[in-house]
Amino acid sequence: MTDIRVRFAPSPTGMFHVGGARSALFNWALALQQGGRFVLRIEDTDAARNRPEWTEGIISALAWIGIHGDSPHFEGPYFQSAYEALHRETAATLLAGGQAYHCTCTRDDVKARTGSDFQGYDGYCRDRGLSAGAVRFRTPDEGVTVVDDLVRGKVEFPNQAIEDFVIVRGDGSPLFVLANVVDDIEMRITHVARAEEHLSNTPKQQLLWEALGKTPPVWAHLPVIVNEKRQKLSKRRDKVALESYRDEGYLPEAMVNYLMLLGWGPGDDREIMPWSEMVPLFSLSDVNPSPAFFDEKKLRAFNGEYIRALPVDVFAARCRPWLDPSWDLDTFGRLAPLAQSRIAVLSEITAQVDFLFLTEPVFDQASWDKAMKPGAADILRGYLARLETVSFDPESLKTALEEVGVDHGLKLGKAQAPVRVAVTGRTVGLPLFESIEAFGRERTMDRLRTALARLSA
RNA sequence: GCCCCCAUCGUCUAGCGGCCUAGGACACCGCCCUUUCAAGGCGGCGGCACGGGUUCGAAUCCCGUUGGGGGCACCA
Repeated sequence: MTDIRVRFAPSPTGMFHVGGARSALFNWALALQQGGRFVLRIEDTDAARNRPEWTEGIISALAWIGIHGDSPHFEGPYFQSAYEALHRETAATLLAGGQAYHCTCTRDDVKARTGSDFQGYDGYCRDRGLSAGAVRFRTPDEGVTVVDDLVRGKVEFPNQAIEDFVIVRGDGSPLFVLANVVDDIEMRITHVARAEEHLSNTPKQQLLWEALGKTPPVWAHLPVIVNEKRQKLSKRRDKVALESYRDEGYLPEAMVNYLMLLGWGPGDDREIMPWSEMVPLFSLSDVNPSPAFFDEKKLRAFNGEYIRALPVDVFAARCRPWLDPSWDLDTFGRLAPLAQSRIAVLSEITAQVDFLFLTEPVFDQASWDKAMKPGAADILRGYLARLETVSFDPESLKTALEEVGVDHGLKLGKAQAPVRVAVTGRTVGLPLFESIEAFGRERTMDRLRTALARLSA
């Protein structure tokens, strides 16, 4: 185990964001590749806001994509900082060294002096020598702070534009910036890779690291994931919960594969690639700095590929959560291989095979109207008659329908339509004759009679 | 208002000064296969935002413009 320690810190909210998942995956790949540790920290200086079910959601979502405590490379999760006393000591040290000072200004005071909501702090208390109040970090007046970022290169921030920011509240409690830096130092964090939206705050953190005499971690600010309008994915507008993709029947391996390709690629023309092959190829410095659109269509295509690549029995087993418990698994198993190439997400399996298990037929109205044209009844009657005696295998069932078609001057493509709708209720679906075989002679004949009755009604 | 980031087909990307007549994937369109629908095979459409430089040579380097995005709490 090397001493690479990458910190991942999702915000504790109700759902785990796909952007967070992508970020976690990049961190995870880095940790595994370097033989170091992935440190999961879900902490909040205000522990009361941190709801257990939320953090559990994050843990289980991470586990779904393969990031979990069973690995020796996984450390945590930490829910609460172990260094609270140190936060205060550190502030005191900074105060004593003149790198920070007390301040009693309120936001309104500052606004009254600067006349703006966005002017930052004006330094009013800098040299007042106060001994109580909030604590502000004294940022340099000139020069630049250079954030050396693996994805973006050297990013320069004029120190003049960095305000003296608060690190301890008036009541003595430390703010997140301070706590975060102190914890990172204590936990010997070496790499911090997170979303680009944090880039603007990075110089503040780096200034703190330097003021504390430490070498800042390796930074990497990943591009944000955007919607079709090129805005950062939002929980309110966009479908961003990783859990919802899981519940729809996306395979975690497909999700992982797709997410890794958002902003990074293996370099050659291969896209579909298992995680184990990606890890050794991964590099944060190869990450594309521009924002990426989360394209669900492409995710679906990937998922379809992964579904098709599954051994049939594994596919059938993976469908289980979407099948009604009352359904007969043997019957399902017979048609599963035919369904496998026809669905892109597991939840779609229901619509493929439900007709097998319905006691009363359900006809899709649009399908019915399309297939039950004049002459359909003749086909149904003709096929019904042959079903009495035909050998019940797909080949014979097909030949029988072909013959009925010939009697009425129809090719199989036309003749099968009314039969398909009568049996399955829909105009599209699994191969007909295998479906009929699995359905059984009696029930098939029943369906044809029902359709016939409905036609003459 | 201030600071920062970004810019190759519709989308994700390859490209890191000549291998580019800009490659792949998804999407879309067509054809083949075919009992419907898929899957599969073949083919097509489609892009370096703009303007200046640097260079023998620029998608690649520099500057500017335009356009997008993000951040500016005694939140995390």
